[in-house]
Amino acid sequence: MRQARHASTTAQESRALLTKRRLKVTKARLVVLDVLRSARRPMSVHELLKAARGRAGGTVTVYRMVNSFVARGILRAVNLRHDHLDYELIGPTDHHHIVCVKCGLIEDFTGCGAGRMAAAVLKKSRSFKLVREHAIELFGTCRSCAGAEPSSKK
Amino acid sequence: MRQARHASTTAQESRALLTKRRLKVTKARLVVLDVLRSARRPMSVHELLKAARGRAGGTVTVYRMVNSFVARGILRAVNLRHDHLDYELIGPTDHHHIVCVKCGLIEDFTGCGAGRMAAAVLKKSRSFKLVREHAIELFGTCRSCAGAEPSSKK
DNA sequence: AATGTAAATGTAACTCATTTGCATTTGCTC
DNA sequence: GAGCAAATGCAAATGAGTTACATTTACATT
Ligand SMILES: [Mn+2]
Ligand SMILES: [Mn+2]
Ligand SMILES: [Zn+2]
Ligand SMILES: [Zn+2]
Repeated sequence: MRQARHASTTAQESRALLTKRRLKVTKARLVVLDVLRSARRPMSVHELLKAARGRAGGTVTVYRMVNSFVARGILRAVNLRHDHLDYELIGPTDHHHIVCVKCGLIEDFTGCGAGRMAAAVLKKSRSFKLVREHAIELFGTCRSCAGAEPSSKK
Repeated sequence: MRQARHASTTAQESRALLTKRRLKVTKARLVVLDVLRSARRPMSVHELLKAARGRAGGTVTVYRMVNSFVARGILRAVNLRHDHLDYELIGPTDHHHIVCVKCGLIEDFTGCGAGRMAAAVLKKSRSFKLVREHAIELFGTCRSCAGAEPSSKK
């Protein structure tokens, strides 16, 4: 809120993010956080490794990293029907994802109405007392992939 | 629609389910379908094997089974944040699941409002054209587990 | 700035879910 | 009942993710 968004502001944010949770600041961790920040989309461990070009440490290190980050609320794990989990930074704006099943394009969206949904479910359910989290993903086709379609007539 | 729901009605339904998709009717397949029908909840491959007590064939067979069933629209794979997929029969009533993160209790719910949600997302999105599917799961605590809680004050 | 300690890392080995190759059996069509 | 593709069983392979353990590093304390 004080300085302009120049230079290594994000590095400072990452430092803060880590120290706040009492995690040590290491080169590898800063790189992974930076990769995620600039990618602006959920990434798998292997995508992180590739994007970091060796600067993120080894495979095991990145696995340990994402696990501890998820445990401490820095990252969220999302299931986009790939055969693995993808990870993204938890930001101030909660959101979900819509995925193109043809090309893999991912877009965020907000306004899922989960509050209403949870309330309705709890009202009807005899067994459940509380909803803590929700997972919502949409799967469809993007404009370019829909164009290249055989023919979804009707 | 003609006979009452006695005896082996479900076996007939399973036979129909299979032959309609040009899948051969085997003992193992009938057993798996029956297990799922009576369990009324999503089950993992290993739960299926256990519940079937040897009558479902070997592990590999059940894996192949659920894969072909999912491919042909007999089963749906659901992700309940276990470390594997669970499978459930696709019925006439589309629904989602709410899971107790303490004890694993699973309950179905309907009325997720995904139609509205999809419409809203498509209206806002520049990239997406069509929504085909959606995954929604709620995670919370059931009454008995909420009771045994340390103290969720406030 | 040197030191101590717990946390983080690297390497290799391991676990566990799921898949694949191949030989054998079985359901179904004619 | 014969013939053939589909289904099965078994063993081996694959691949994601974890664990053990020795080594290094961050960082608090002096
Ligand atoms: Mn996102
Ligand atoms: Mn269900
Ligand atoms: Zn696309
Ligand atoms: Zn419970």
